Amino acid sequence: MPRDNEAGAARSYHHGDLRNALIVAAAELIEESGSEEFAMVDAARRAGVSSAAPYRHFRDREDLLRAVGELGFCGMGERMTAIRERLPRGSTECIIELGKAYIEFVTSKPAFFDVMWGERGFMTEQGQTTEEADRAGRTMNGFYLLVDQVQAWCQAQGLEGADPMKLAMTLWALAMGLSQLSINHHLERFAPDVDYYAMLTSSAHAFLAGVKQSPG
Amino acid sequence: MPRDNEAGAARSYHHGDLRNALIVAAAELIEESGSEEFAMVDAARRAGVSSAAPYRHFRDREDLLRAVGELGFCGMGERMTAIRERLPRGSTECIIELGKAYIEFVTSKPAFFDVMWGERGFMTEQGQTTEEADRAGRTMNGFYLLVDQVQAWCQAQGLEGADPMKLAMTLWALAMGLSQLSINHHLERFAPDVDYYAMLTSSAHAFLAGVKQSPG
DNA sequence: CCCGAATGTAAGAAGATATAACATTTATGT
DNA sequence: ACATAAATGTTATATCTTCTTACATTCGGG
Repeated sequence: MPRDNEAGAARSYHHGDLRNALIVAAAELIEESGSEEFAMVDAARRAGVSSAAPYRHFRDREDLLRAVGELGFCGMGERMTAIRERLPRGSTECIIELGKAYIEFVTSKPAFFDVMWGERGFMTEQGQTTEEADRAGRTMNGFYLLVDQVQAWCQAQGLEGADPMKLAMTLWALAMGLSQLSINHHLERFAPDVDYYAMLTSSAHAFLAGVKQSPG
Repeated sequence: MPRDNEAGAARSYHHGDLRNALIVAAAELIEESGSEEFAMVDAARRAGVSSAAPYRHFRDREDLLRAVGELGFCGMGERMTAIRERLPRGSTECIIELGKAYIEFVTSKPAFFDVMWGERGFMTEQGQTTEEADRAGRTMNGFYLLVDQVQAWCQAQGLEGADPMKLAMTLWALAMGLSQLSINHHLERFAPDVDYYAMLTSSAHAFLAGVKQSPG
């Protein structure tokens, strides 16, 4: 028995945009439960279809999870793009704000973190199709954006010998580590009033100061 | 039908050390499969008991997983203790080797990473019993050990204004971020021949150099 | 207008977690 | 010794979840 969508239009039998509806439904369930262990049937029910319908659009549960992760990357990319447009290119401030945005995004949607970076991440695939690689590339906008800012920073600082890619990787690792510690509240055990944004700010400043001193 | 253990002694019906046997069995399954999605019944079979027996020792699957994570922390603590005893206290080298050991441990047992730091981590618990908190404290030896080294380093460098706890947290975040990127091979996409240990070494050096410059 | 491709449904197999009811061993007190 | 309680194991099974199979309906191009 096919059911109407919420608009009341009686489009029976065919949903029209089920693939995207399932991704959104799964994302909502993940956010609401705070864990990535939602049930396939719940996502289907939320989209208004039967429990078997999702398998027309996703090979299995992991496949849907991958798509949800992709959605996360897109959201992150948008936030970072907004920051790049707001702050001067190559400024220390811009680099740090990018890192803060990373932490903020991850902290506000903790369950997304695992979905985006877990072993199911589409970054991990070995035998990637061209299409998958393309999507991965597009969604990695955020990192390329950071690399670009770091490169501009190096130029602004007159550092010819520095390797912007390597610096960006380190900054990424720092933001990722702080994010991981933040969502699990690990540092609170040692410093109850810890401020993860301040941690990123001061450590990134120290790191960049050290790089200026010896860019090799 | 109770079965003999591998030693041939016919201790029927009662295992004798089932709780620990289950933890080891689960850890093995996790390592072998490379994921934390082992089946409860497989751990039980491996320990030589029925599928319901584990529930006499662990409330549910998560509870067993927590215990496995604890085992991981103990192993990590041992490695780090060995390093502290081998290298001079407060040396930059010791601090960096601790970080490398962290990355090495995580990389060699990737599936343990999630178990130790995932949302099920016993660090995350809100309503912790005293016993749980004690175990968590004991297994956090590794971090306290790092804090101690950083404190000695600050003294050796004549940095009075520095905050060793904060510095240790930052170094932890760095190692954790690199570990996360390492186990999922994320940096390989941008730098195929990336060396995570070298990344840690150079970034920790740069960071500590920056700290020396302005300890505030 | 018709036929194939795409997309939906219903029913159910396979496999997992966790519980219930029952059996055996171990420990304890007298 | 012996009764009895507590701990620890077994079997059977309820329940839930993923994913498949077989079938139904709709859409779109010739």
